[in-house]
Amino acid sequence: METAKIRRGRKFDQVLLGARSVFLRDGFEGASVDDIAREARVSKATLYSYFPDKRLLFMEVARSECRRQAEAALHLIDPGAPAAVVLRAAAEHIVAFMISDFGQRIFRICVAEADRFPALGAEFYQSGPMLAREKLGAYLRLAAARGELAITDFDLAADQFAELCRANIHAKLIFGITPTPTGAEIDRTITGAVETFLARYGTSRA
Amino acid sequence: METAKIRRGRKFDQVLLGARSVFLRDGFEGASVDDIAREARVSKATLYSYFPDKRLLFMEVARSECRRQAEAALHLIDPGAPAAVVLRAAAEHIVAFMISDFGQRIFRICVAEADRFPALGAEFYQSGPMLAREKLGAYLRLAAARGELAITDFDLAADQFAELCRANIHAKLIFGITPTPTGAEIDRTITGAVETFLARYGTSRA
DNA sequence: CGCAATGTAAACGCCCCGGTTCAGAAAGCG
DNA sequence: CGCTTTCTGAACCGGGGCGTTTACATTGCG
Repeated sequence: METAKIRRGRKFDQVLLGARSVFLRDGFEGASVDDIAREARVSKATLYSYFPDKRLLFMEVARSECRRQAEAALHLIDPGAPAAVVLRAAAEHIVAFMISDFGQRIFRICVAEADRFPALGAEFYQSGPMLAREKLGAYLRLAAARGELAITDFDLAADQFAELCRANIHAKLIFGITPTPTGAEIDRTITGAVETFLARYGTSRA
Repeated sequence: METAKIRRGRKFDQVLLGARSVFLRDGFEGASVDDIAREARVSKATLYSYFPDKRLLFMEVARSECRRQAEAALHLIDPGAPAAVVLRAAAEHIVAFMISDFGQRIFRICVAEADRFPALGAEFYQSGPMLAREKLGAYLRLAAARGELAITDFDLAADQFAELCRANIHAKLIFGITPTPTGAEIDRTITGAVETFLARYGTSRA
């Protein structure tokens, strides 16, 4: 089921690259195929010789972006480190992605098109929030076994932490209230998330 | 600055109603003016005699929806009640809006169009998340003065609570992973949010 | 070199959409 | 009733977008 119905050719990657940048800039409806072809320095005929239509091209871009993102977030947790350290590192990673231009754009597009492209929403969720929850959940289980944390519902705990990392930042950003938050604001959010999480789930021997 | 440049007429409300339903169903780009006119049982000429263009019609719909929402959420907090009670009530309200069909649609549209319509993002944020934060923050200050809570950063605390209410629900919903969550899932999230919040900010005399 | 595969440029057909126009119907009001 | 305001329906315009085609250039490989 990988890339059925998609012919490859010399300039395949060019097309994907160009499509990536235009879709991210303009969204699915907003992007025009002519724009993509121009951006990719490729003729429209070539583009259509690879992809049968705009939707499939879009899905292919989204898929590859989700994979990229998933792989990047894979080597981040040191299972032996204390919770306060791991949580802070995780929070920094989450926030960094969240406030990045790319993170915002992909989020916007996925939210907007999730109903027209059910597969897109699923792919993004699995390679983003869900993956994060699993990785963090695995660590939480270790730390709990160690007696460092006291958790019964690991899935909920991991999700709560991820949500706490968005406090005071994400909504303002996504609705265009403020530009990129300052380092101080970020630190305030991250510190607050870690403290609140540990207040709930930490044991004395942190 | 209310409704400048907008003529009224006999069927003004019809148009607004029809526009509301079509925009909510199809988004801004997806909605066609012909569709709206048909839905509103009004000729396109009439529609254009009220609103100079599609954008202004859209903004007017969004504005009125935001106002509606803001007013609905106004009479909810009993300042004298204990934190556990007030928090649970607030959480229930937040979750109810979040999982409602209307809440999801308006969220999707605002996220998608916030960069093309800066005013829309602002309006939604102010009459939604920001209003909630202010109302909840006001209560938190009271409860803290009473000694029931121990908070230094009230804005952050209020935001954290709102975010906690989304754990395990919002992402799955917005990306189309699950349909409406069950009552049990909702309760799990709400209970978890209240408990975590109180673990961090509650004093012994809760 | 010669030949097949691959890519190009531009035009074309088709459809949909936002917005305008106009002759005429309907509604409201004295 | 008669007059004005409001509404109608359908045609129309200009523009843009998706996807196709065609006649031609380039690449690459045996």
